[in-house]
Amino acid sequence: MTTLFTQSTEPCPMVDFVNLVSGKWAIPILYRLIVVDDAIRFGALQRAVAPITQKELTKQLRAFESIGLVTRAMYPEMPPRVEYQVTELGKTLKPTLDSLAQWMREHREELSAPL
Amino acid sequence: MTTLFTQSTEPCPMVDFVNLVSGKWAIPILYRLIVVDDAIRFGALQRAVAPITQKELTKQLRAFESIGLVTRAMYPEMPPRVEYQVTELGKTLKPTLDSLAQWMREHREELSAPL
DNA sequence: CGGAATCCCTTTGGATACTG
DNA sequence: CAGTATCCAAAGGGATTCCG
Repeated sequence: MTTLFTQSTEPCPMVDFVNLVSGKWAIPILYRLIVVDDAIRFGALQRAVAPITQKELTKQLRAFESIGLVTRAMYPEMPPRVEYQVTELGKTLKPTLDSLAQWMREHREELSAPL
Repeated sequence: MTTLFTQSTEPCPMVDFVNLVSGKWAIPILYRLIVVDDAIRFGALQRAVAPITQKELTKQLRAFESIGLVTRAMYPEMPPRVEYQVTELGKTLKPTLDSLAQWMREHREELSAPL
Protein backbone atom coordinates (compact mmCIF):
# COMPACT_ATOMS: atom_id res chain seq x y z
CA MET A 1 0.00 0.00 0.00
CA THR A 2 1.35 3.34 -0.95
CA THR A 3 1.01 6.37 1.28
CA LEU A 4 0.16 9.88 0.31
CA PHE A 5 3.85 10.63 0.34
CA THR A 6 4.97 7.89 -1.97
CA GLN A 7 5.98 9.10 -5.39
CA SER A 8 5.11 6.06 -7.45
CA THR A 9 4.92 7.76 -10.84
CA GLU A 10 8.14 8.32 -12.72
CA PRO A 11 8.49 11.58 -14.61
CA CYS A 12 6.90 11.18 -18.04
CA PRO A 13 9.66 10.43 -20.56
CA MET A 14 7.72 12.17 -23.30
CA VAL A 15 7.33 15.37 -21.31
CA ASP A 16 11.04 15.28 -20.57
CA PHE A 17 11.85 14.69 -24.20
CA VAL A 18 9.71 17.54 -25.44
CA ASN A 19 11.33 19.84 -22.90
CA LEU A 20 14.72 18.65 -24.05
CA VAL A 21 14.36 19.16 -27.76
CA SER A 22 11.74 21.82 -28.14
CA GLY A 23 11.50 24.26 -30.98
CA LYS A 24 10.60 24.12 -34.61
CA TRP A 25 14.09 23.23 -35.81
CA ALA A 26 15.51 21.13 -32.99
CA ILE A 27 14.87 17.67 -34.38
CA PRO A 28 15.73 18.53 -37.99
CA ILE A 29 19.07 19.99 -36.88
CA LEU A 30 19.95 17.13 -34.59
CA TYR A 31 18.97 14.52 -37.13
CA ARG A 32 21.02 16.23 -39.80
CA LEU A 33 24.08 16.14 -37.56
CA ILE A 34 23.43 12.50 -36.82
CA VAL A 35 23.06 11.57 -40.47
CA VAL A 36 26.14 13.54 -41.50
CA ASP A 37 28.03 11.82 -38.70
CA ASP A 38 31.01 14.12 -39.07
CA ALA A 39 32.12 17.64 -38.24
CA ILE A 40 30.25 20.24 -40.23
CA ARG A 41 30.67 23.99 -40.50
CA PHE A 42 28.04 26.40 -39.32
CA GLY A 43 27.34 27.71 -42.77
CA ALA A 44 27.06 24.27 -44.32
CA LEU A 45 24.71 23.18 -41.58
CA GLN A 46 22.56 26.23 -42.09
CA ARG A 47 22.27 25.49 -45.79
CA ALA A 48 21.47 21.86 -45.02
CA VAL A 49 18.62 22.79 -42.68
CA ALA A 50 17.39 25.70 -44.77
CA PRO A 51 15.57 27.97 -44.46
CA ILE A 52 16.57 28.30 -40.81
CA THR A 53 17.87 31.67 -39.63
CA GLN A 54 21.30 32.17 -38.06
CA LYS A 55 19.73 33.14 -34.81
CA GLU A 56 17.68 29.98 -34.48
CA LEU A 57 20.47 27.70 -35.57
CA THR A 58 22.84 29.24 -33.06
CA LYS A 59 20.32 29.00 -30.26
CA GLN A 60 19.57 25.35 -30.89
CA LEU A 61 23.21 24.40 -31.25
CA ARG A 62 23.99 26.08 -27.93
CA ALA A 63 21.15 24.17 -26.33
CA PHE A 64 22.37 20.84 -27.69
CA GLU A 65 25.89 21.65 -26.62
CA SER A 66 24.79 22.43 -23.09
CA ILE A 67 23.18 19.03 -22.62
CA GLY A 68 25.98 17.09 -24.25
CA LEU A 69 24.40 16.08 -27.54
CA VAL A 70 26.65 18.18 -29.74
CA THR A 71 30.22 19.48 -29.61
CA ARG A 72 31.49 22.79 -30.90
CA ALA A 73 35.01 23.40 -32.19
CA MET A 74 36.25 26.89 -32.92
CA TYR A 75 39.27 27.49 -35.12
CA PRO A 76 40.61 31.03 -34.65
CA GLU A 77 41.45 31.59 -38.27
CA MET A 78 40.58 34.31 -40.64
CA PRO A 79 37.85 33.98 -41.67
CA PRO A 80 36.67 32.10 -38.60
CA ARG A 81 35.69 28.46 -38.87
CA VAL A 82 33.37 26.72 -36.44
CA GLU A 83 32.48 23.08 -36.66
CA TYR A 84 29.74 21.13 -34.97
CA GLN A 85 29.49 17.42 -34.46
CA VAL A 86 27.10 15.05 -32.76
CA THR A 87 28.46 13.32 -29.65
CA GLU A 88 28.41 9.61 -28.93
CA LEU A 89 25.45 10.27 -26.68
CA GLY A 90 23.71 12.07 -29.49
CA LYS A 91 24.36 9.19 -31.84
CA THR A 92 22.41 6.85 -29.58
CA LEU A 93 19.30 8.63 -30.82
CA LYS A 94 19.91 7.52 -34.37
CA PRO A 95 17.74 4.36 -34.42
CA THR A 96 14.85 6.23 -32.86
CA LEU A 97 15.06 9.17 -35.22
CA ASP A 98 15.55 6.87 -38.20
CA SER A 99 12.32 5.22 -37.18
CA LEU A 100 10.59 8.57 -36.92
CA ALA A 101 11.77 9.66 -40.36
CA GLN A 102 10.74 6.35 -41.84
CA TRP A 103 7.28 6.57 -40.28
CA MET A 104 6.80 10.01 -41.70
CA ARG A 105 7.84 8.91 -45.18
CA GLU A 106 5.54 5.90 -45.07
CA HIS A 107 2.49 7.76 -43.84
CA ARG A 108 2.82 11.15 -45.45
CA GLU A 109 0.07 10.42 -47.96
CA GLU A 110 -2.20 8.74 -45.49
CA LEU A 111 -2.37 11.70 -43.11
CA SER A 112 -5.33 13.95 -43.79
CA ALA A 113 -4.79 17.42 -45.19
CA PRO A 114 -2.20 19.40 -43.14
CA LEU A 115 1.19 18.63 -44.72
CA MET B 1 22.71 15.22 -64.13
CA THR B 2 20.06 17.28 -62.47
CA THR B 3 18.96 20.62 -63.82
CA LEU B 4 18.16 23.76 -61.94
CA PHE B 5 14.52 22.82 -62.19
CA THR B 6 14.77 19.30 -60.87
CA GLN B 7 13.43 18.93 -57.37
CA SER B 8 15.70 16.19 -56.14
CA THR B 9 15.26 16.84 -52.42
CA GLU B 10 12.25 15.26 -50.78
CA PRO B 11 10.50 17.30 -48.10
CA CYS B 12 12.33 16.76 -44.80
CA PRO B 13 10.44 14.11 -42.84
CA MET B 14 11.54 15.69 -39.59
CA VAL B 15 10.22 19.10 -40.51
CA ASP B 16 6.95 17.48 -41.52
CA PHE B 17 6.78 15.55 -38.31
CA VAL B 18 7.41 18.57 -36.13
CA ASN B 19 4.72 20.48 -38.02
CA LEU B 20 2.38 17.56 -37.53
CA VAL B 21 2.72 17.06 -33.80
CA SER B 22 3.80 20.41 -32.48
CA GLY B 23 3.06 21.76 -29.05
CA LYS B 24 4.17 21.06 -25.55
CA TRP B 25 1.62 18.32 -24.92
CA ALA B 26 1.15 16.72 -28.33
CA ILE B 27 3.46 13.74 -27.93
CA PRO B 28 2.57 13.02 -24.32
CA ILE B 29 -1.14 12.95 -25.20
CA LEU B 30 -0.72 10.81 -28.27
CA TYR B 31 1.58 8.36 -26.52
CA ARG B 32 -0.85 8.06 -23.64
CA LEU B 33 -3.65 7.18 -26.04
CA ILE B 34 -1.40 4.67 -27.73
CA VAL B 35 -0.36 3.01 -24.49
CA VAL B 36 -3.91 2.90 -23.15
CA ASP B 37 -4.97 1.37 -26.48
CA ASP B 38 -8.64 1.76 -25.69
CA ALA B 39 -11.34 4.40 -25.54
CA ILE B 40 -10.78 6.87 -22.75
CA ARG B 41 -12.93 9.68 -21.45
CA PHE B 42 -11.86 13.30 -21.71
CA GLY B 43 -11.59 13.72 -17.97
CA ALA B 44 -9.59 10.56 -17.47
CA LEU B 45 -7.22 11.56 -20.23
CA GLN B 46 -6.75 14.97 -18.69
CA ARG B 47 -5.87 13.43 -15.36
CA ALA B 48 -3.49 11.04 -17.06
CA VAL B 49 -1.63 13.83 -18.82
CA ALA B 50 -1.78 16.23 -15.87
CA PRO B 51 -1.28 19.08 -15.43
CA ILE B 52 -2.59 19.92 -18.88
CA THR B 53 -5.44 22.44 -19.14
CA GLN B 54 -8.80 21.67 -20.71
CA LYS B 55 -8.14 24.16 -23.42
CA GLU B 56 -4.86 22.62 -24.53
CA LEU B 57 -6.15 19.08 -24.35
CA THR B 58 -9.15 19.96 -26.48
CA LYS B 59 -7.02 21.77 -29.03
CA GLN B 60 -4.57 18.90 -29.42
CA LEU B 61 -7.30 16.28 -29.63
CA ARG B 62 -9.02 18.25 -32.37
CA ALA B 63 -5.75 18.47 -34.25
CA PHE B 64 -5.12 14.74 -34.00
CA GLU B 65 -8.67 14.02 -35.02
CA SER B 66 -8.34 16.20 -38.10
CA ILE B 67 -5.36 14.28 -39.41
CA GLY B 68 -6.78 10.87 -38.59
CA LEU B 69 -4.66 9.84 -35.64
CA VAL B 70 -7.46 9.89 -33.10
CA THR B 71 -11.22 9.30 -33.11
CA ARG B 72 -13.82 11.08 -31.02
CA ALA B 73 -17.09 9.51 -29.89
CA MET B 74 -19.77 11.62 -28.26
CA TYR B 75 -22.55 10.03 -26.22
CA PRO B 76 -25.41 12.49 -25.71
CA GLU B 77 -26.15 11.45 -22.17
CA MET B 78 -26.50 13.44 -19.02
CA PRO B 79 -23.85 14.14 -17.94
CA PRO B 80 -22.17 14.10 -21.36
CA ARG B 81 -19.57 11.46 -22.10
CA VAL B 82 -16.92 11.82 -24.75
CA GLU B 83 -14.36 9.16 -25.51
CA TYR B 84 -11.17 9.37 -27.48
CA GLN B 85 -9.23 6.54 -29.02
CA VAL B 86 -6.15 6.20 -31.15
CA THR B 87 -6.75 5.00 -34.71
CA GLU B 88 -4.98 2.14 -36.47
CA LEU B 89 -2.88 4.75 -38.21
CA GLY B 90 -1.98 6.27 -34.87
CA LYS B 91 -1.00 2.89 -33.51
CA THR B 92 1.63 2.51 -36.18
CA LEU B 93 3.60 5.12 -34.28
CA LYS B 94 3.87 2.88 -31.24
CA PRO B 95 7.27 1.27 -31.92
CA THR B 96 8.81 4.65 -32.67
CA LEU B 97 7.40 6.33 -29.59
CA ASP B 98 8.28 3.34 -27.44
CA SER B 99 11.82 3.77 -28.64
CA LEU B 100 11.73 7.45 -27.81
CA ALA B 101 10.43 6.82 -24.30
CA GLN B 102 13.00 4.12 -23.75
CA TRP B 103 15.83 6.38 -24.91
CA MET B 104 14.73 9.08 -22.54
CA ARG B 105 14.59 6.69 -19.60
CA GLU B 106 18.01 5.29 -20.40
CA HIS B 107 19.72 8.64 -20.81
CA ARG B 108 17.92 10.84 -18.33
CA GLU B 109 20.85 10.82 -15.94
CA GLU B 110 23.48 11.20 -18.61
CA LEU B 111 22.05 14.41 -20.02
CA SER B 112 23.60 17.49 -18.50
CA ALA B 113 21.56 19.71 -16.21
CA PRO B 114 18.24 20.77 -17.84
CA LEU B 115 15.75 18.08 -16.74
C1' DC C 1 32.44 33.47 -41.49
C1' DG C 2 29.98 32.98 -37.44
C1' DG C 3 27.93 34.99 -34.61
C1' DA C 4 25.59 38.72 -31.10
C1' DA C 5 22.15 42.27 -30.57
C1' DT C 6 18.00 44.52 -31.54
C1' DC C 7 13.37 45.05 -33.14
C1' DC C 8 8.93 43.39 -33.47
C1' DC C 9 5.26 40.53 -34.76
C1' DT C 10 3.07 35.93 -34.09
C1' DT C 11 2.08 31.94 -31.56
C1' DT C 12 1.61 29.38 -27.44
C1' DG C 13 -0.39 28.34 -23.59
C1' DG C 14 -1.88 29.17 -18.57
C1' DA C 15 -5.76 30.96 -15.62
C1' DT C 16 -10.30 31.86 -15.15
C1' DA C 17 -15.18 32.11 -15.95
C1' DC C 18 -19.19 30.51 -18.22
C1' DT C 19 -22.48 26.93 -20.60
C1' DG C 20 -25.39 22.85 -22.47
C1' DC D 1 -18.72 16.37 -17.81
C1' DA D 2 -16.80 18.34 -21.57
C1' DG D 3 -16.29 21.73 -23.50
C1' DT D 4 -16.10 27.25 -25.26
C1' DA D 5 -14.71 32.07 -24.63
C1' DT D 6 -11.75 35.65 -22.99
C1' DC D 7 -7.83 37.71 -21.26
C1' DC D 8 -3.11 38.10 -20.92
C1' DA D 9 1.84 36.97 -20.22
C1' DA D 10 5.59 34.58 -22.07
C1' DA D 11 7.98 32.35 -25.54
C1' DG D 12 8.98 31.62 -30.36
C1' DG D 13 10.97 33.05 -34.19
C1' DG D 14 11.84 36.07 -38.61
C1' DA D 15 14.43 40.11 -40.48
C1' DT D 16 17.97 43.16 -40.09
C1' DT D 17 22.20 45.33 -38.52
C1' DC D 18 26.65 45.32 -36.56
C1' DC D 19 31.15 43.16 -35.22
C1' DG D 20 35.86 40.48 -34.53
